[in-house]
Amino acid sequence: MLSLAEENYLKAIYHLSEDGTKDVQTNALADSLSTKAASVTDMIKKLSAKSLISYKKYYGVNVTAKGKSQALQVIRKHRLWETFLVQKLDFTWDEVHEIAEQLEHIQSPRLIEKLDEFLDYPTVDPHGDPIPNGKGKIVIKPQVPLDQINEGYKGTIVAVKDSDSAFLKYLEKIGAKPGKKIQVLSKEAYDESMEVIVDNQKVFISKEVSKNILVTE
Amino acid sequence: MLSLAEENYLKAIYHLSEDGTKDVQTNALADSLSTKAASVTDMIKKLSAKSLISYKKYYGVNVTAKGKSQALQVIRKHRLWETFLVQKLDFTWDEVHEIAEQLEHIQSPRLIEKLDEFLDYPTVDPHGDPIPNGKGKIVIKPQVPLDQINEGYKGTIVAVKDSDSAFLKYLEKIGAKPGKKIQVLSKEAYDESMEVIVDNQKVFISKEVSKNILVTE
DNA sequence: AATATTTTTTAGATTAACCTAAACATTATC
DNA sequence: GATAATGTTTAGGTTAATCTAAAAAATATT
Repeated sequence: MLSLAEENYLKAIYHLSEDGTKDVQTNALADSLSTKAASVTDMIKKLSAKSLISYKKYYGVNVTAKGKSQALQVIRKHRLWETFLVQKLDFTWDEVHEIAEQLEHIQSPRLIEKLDEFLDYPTVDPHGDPIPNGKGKIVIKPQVPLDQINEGYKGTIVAVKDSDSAFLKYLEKIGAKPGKKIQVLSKEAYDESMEVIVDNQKVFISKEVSKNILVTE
Repeated sequence: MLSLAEENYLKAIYHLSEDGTKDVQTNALADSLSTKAASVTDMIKKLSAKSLISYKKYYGVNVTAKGKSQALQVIRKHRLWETFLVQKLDFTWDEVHEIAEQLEHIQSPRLIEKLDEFLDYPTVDPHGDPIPNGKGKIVIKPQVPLDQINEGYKGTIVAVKDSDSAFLKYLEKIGAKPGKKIQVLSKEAYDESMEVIVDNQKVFISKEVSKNILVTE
């Protein structure tokens, strides 16, 4: 079983490597984990000895298949807990990260199964990030910006481009969260504004908004 | 902020001292925490330096007011999480302890407030043990064995004497859990058996059973 | 290509939480 | 009340995860 520090390193490596596609530098890891380069070197030797990462001196690290699978389990737990905090305990999106950073290290496979069931097997977290399944597989649904969708569409909000906090508040107000069902009733050819049903309520949204909402195909 | 080990020591001292009423020996603590007496001595010096416990060499330790309050916060979290696991995630009574041992160390006052609200402010955990409130106060409701109750009574199950697993299974079957409402419809003078409504269902229970169910006055 | 800069590693310390073995206190027994 | 038995503390050591400072390797600059 991995220690808390090992889990955090593995997760950071996985994220910084952009899902395992490129090698991660020692300094980048040190920054990301708010620690020093020397500490990173120590730990990557340890993870390398456990075959969780591949490491070539002076040339950075990356996760092995084994390490990736472990990282994805931690990410799965993190995202399930975030979903729980927002959907069941009424936290807002921005409050949940730090609490989930702690909860993701709880060791109990049964707890995660039960939590998954309780949340009705969500595929994305409150930010729209995909939740890996129990086998560590990420099912990435094709995402289409809502402004490219036509009248008559029925689907689900998958993610939002959540850079601006005013935009997030607006989405919150109209109930447009990832996971929510959405229908396009009509689309105005002139300004590409739309009438949609989201969260069981009719709303008009401008193209400005619709292009930042990503939905299923 | 206390470390995980410090929290566990404090909790163990609080429990072994029977809520702070008697001093705790070094060896008793070592046994309870599955560690060695020498390690205990190290840690109690540390906790003593932080004024969380009072310690006199060779004569054991006990919690100070400050230490007791911290211990009760951990116990509060433990019992709220156990309640969550049983009520919301459908775990059984015997499965939750170890998971709650981990969850009790999550640091986030807001999380605990929200969890408390989500569970509708329970006063007892699934075992019937009282849940300290946010200020660390334990509201101990007067508990009366059900066999001493008369016809016409309406109240709530507070706790059960849960030594025997077959007994627990029986209680599970009839829905007689701490927190559940209970009514006494009739009592047979001959064998002191009762007809009660519990969990919205009529059941007959023997004195053997009723004396092991504790209810509010 | 030589030198400067940046990045990474190594060497050696530190801290928390644990350990074993030995020394020391307290309590029980004769 | 001396001695044996039990319980506790001290002394010194270990491990995981950090750190600083110095050495070494890779990369950038002139």
